[in-house]
Amino acid sequence: MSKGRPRQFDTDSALDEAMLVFWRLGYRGTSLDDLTEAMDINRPSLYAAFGDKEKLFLAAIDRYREKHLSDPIKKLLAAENLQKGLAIFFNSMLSVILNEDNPPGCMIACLLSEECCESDVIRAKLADSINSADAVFTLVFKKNKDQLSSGLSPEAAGKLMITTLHGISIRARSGAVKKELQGIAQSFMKLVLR
Amino acid sequence: MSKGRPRQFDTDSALDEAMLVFWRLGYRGTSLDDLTEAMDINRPSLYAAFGDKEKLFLAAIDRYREKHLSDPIKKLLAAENLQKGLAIFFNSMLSVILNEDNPPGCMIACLLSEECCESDVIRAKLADSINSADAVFTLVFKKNKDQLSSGLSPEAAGKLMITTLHGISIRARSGAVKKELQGIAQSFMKLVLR
DNA sequence: TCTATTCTGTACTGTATGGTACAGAAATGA
DNA sequence: TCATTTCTGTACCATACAGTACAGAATAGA
Repeated sequence: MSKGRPRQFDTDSALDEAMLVFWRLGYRGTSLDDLTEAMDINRPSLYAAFGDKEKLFLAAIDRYREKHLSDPIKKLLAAENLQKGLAIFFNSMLSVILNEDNPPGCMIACLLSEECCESDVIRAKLADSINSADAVFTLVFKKNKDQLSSGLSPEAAGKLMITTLHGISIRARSGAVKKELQGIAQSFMKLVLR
Repeated sequence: MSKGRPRQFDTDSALDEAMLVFWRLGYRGTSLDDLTEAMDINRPSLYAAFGDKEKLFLAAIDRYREKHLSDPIKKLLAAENLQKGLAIFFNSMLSVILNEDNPPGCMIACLLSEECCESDVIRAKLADSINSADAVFTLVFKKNKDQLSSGLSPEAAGKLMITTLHGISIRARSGAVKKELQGIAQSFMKLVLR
């Protein structure tokens, strides 16, 4: 164990709490009091462990991607065909988006429209997230081109897929229930699959 | 002319300026200093003319709908067929969303994900906007059911249309250029039209 | 001109904001 | 036991926030 008084909180679970607050309130909408209360630590501890509000925010985004996005993507890539892959992906994303323990909507999608006028670092971070999401689906549609609706390139289908997901996320944010969002996802799948 | 000192600013153009600020920064993100500076009036004048920040915000949303949404919808309804109607609608919405004089994205879509945790009045106002948008497109697809891709009800197509528009709006917010957004709109039209 | 009315500009209220100084608490190694 | 190091809690800083009191300016009607 390193010298000095040991940290009396778990950094990872504190980061989880911070992620939830930013997810619910956005970057600007979250105050340090919101954070310290949720994380159950005081300000100097927060600053010592995470730097400042912006660094904590960036870490929270990474945490979100690793905790809530990587699993649906893995399932998507492991599915035996495109139809099943998309269904599983939408299903697990809807679980994230509508889980009562989480704020509604996809954190990335929410923050994208909220924080576009914030610092360049934050905008770049969010743009990076959207680009890598596009890339994942372009790849998936490229691998399953025969199952794709005719007249659509894998790139176009990938972008449309992510666009639909973002739209679903906004609708969740406005209070839509699971059945409505499932319906939208199914409509999209009907159209995009051959 | 009514008794007393006349107002030394134009209420409508002041509201236009307020709309632009809320569009760019959201409700919570906008300060009264932001507003009074953009509207070029001082606080007591703002409060006398518009009530308070929340009332001004609700008025700004109405202003947005009437100034930027009613025209694309009129063009959509007047088009001779679904294909042309959708193309004209997307085109005029993209002009709004990407106009350099405006903040990026659709104001309603942006605010929906930003202000979901704000007051009930605001959430209700935004939910109302999304519902009436759904209704317009359900009607359009109902009237042109023969041109709709098979296997999709007018309601489902309407919801998917608005969902796609919201997704496009988020992408605009993150800095996407016109060509990319046009491509997404075209992909959607390819799929949704018979 | 005088009074009633309405708007404007300044200057203020109390509260919340992001960030930090500093003293003391809890661990380590000698 | 004692010095060193690291973390914690309180109390603070300057600034920004939404909203308002109040005095004075500009109009209408008499």
